[in-house]
Amino acid sequence: MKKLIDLLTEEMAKGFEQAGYDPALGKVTLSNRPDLCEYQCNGAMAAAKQYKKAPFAIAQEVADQIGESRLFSEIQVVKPGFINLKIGTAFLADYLNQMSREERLGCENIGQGQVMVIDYGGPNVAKPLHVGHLRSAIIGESIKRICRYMGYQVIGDVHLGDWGLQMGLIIEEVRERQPELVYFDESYTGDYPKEAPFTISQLEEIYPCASAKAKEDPVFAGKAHDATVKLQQGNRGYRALWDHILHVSVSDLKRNYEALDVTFDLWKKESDAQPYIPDMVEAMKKGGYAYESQGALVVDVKEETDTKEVPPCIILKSDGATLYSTTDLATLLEREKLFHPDAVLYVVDKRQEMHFTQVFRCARKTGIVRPETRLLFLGFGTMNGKDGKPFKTREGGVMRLETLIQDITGAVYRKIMENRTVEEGDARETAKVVALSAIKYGDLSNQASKDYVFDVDRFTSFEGNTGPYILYTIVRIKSIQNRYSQLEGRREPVLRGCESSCEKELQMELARASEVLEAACQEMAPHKICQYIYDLANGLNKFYHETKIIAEEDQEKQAGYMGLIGLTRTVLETCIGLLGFQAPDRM
RNA sequence: GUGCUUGUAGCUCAGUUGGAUAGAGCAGUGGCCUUCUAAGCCACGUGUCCGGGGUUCGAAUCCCUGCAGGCACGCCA
Repeated sequence: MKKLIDLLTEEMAKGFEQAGYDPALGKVTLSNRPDLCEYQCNGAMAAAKQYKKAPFAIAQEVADQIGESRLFSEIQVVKPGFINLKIGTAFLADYLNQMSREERLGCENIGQGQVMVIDYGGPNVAKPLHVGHLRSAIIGESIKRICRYMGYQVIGDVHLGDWGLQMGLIIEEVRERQPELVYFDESYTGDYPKEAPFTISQLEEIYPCASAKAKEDPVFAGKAHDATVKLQQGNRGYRALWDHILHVSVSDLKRNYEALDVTFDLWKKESDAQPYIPDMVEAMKKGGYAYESQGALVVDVKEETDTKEVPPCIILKSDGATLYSTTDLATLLEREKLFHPDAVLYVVDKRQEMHFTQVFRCARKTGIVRPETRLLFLGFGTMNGKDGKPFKTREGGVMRLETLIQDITGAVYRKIMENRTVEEGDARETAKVVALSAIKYGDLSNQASKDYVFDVDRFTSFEGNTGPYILYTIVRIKSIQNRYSQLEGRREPVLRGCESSCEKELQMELARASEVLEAACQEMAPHKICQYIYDLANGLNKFYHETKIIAEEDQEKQAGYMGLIGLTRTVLETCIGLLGFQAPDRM
């Protein structure tokens, strides 16, 4: 289904063409002067230069050519050469009715037949999720849902960090605490216990402890390094211990992500890519891409158009060990083999941009990915506190994600209880849903690439442009629909031509849905959806306030209203679904 | 030092890809609940769009330049 703005543009383009001008001049945009018109076309002013003619005259000719049109209720030519347009009410209603019957609210199937891998989340094993992980999870989840909605076959991969020095540190620390464990007995050949020798909370305490110790004590650091190497070489006992660490961690991570309503299709980890490394390195050497420089094995990734120095991509350190870039390349290799993706998207802190340009270029140069595979990087900014510095707890420590969610959920719960008489059990559930909307909307309404301020007070106050405001709007609609369903002699809701101005505004807002969603997908910009549903919610609330729906006596009119708010609900719910949260029935 | 990026109302942020008088929210003031949820609606005020040049009918938006902040710049992830 064509976008409304395109239909209007085509109509204007026809006018330009018939008047003897370039049809490309017919581009229609939403009016920036709602007091004057609803849509506008500024092509006549661009044409003035091209055709050396007064813009006003051109605009007049075009308007005359179009004359009476079903699409427009009014075409007005103004001062320098603006063509001001008002949309026909019947046409608008027809468009919306068709849209409500369409799949995807009339969006094009822009991802059809394409496979996309999205790499987001990126937690590390044995470390609790903290606020730094929040953005990747929230933004990645939203992009995943948006792309999937648009027809892409999307594979979301959490890409766990499970292979670095951190593992050696933990193993060594466990040894110091419980040296008697069988995992450290080199001569042991039997099966290892099924139960892990630690809980998740112990694990979370072990890592920072070991990390601090390694900084102070070079002997311990050396042992941890050795343990890492042994693990990577396949030492049985270490491998078994590592399995425990992994399992304990992953089940905890799953619980946390579930609370965020973030789900991954794949729980791949760095270690999964390791088997691909030897052959990959060999191929790079053979292909003449990799060479030795300052003791390390590197691949040049400079390009002539570079305005800055792009250092070579390091494949092996001078001690022969692999590193982050090696694993990332091997992961791409694995993805290519398993999924043959058309696009691979990384939702990662923007500070890693240089790393990924190196990896992308190296992957392309060495043929790890096909030339047509799109490698995309969506870098997000830092989540700051009110002071503009990276978000911390009051004590200055790292804020755990769980704590943050709990705090906000608690604040929401209190708000629900003080406001309305909702049963306590329901209030608990509702609080979770509303709090999630506050957190996610608060994040996603900012441009991903920019740093943003996470202000707990603001996010829990729920006034104005917030997730809860959107939910509240949906709840209002649900409430009316409930009432309507109990009315006698009600009719099938069908949206009708608008009569009041606030009704028309709401309808025009609805008609933008596909345009906004497609743009959000193509630009990977969830904040555009936020902005849109905020406008849409405003439109609905205005309409709500001025129109008494249940009390309306004209039943046909009433059914028209029901059709209108029903479609509004569909659009709002679709959009918040794409952002990654849902609306409760009451709040 | 080099490169990237950001700079818009007191605060937090949009700005339809060059259009008319730059917009929202919060904060402030004043109205609106016997009628579909007041987490709402309505009204009022706020700007050297960081500074300076340029491009053109027209610039917050494009180009140059200066200032300020953030970030990245070979064996961490």
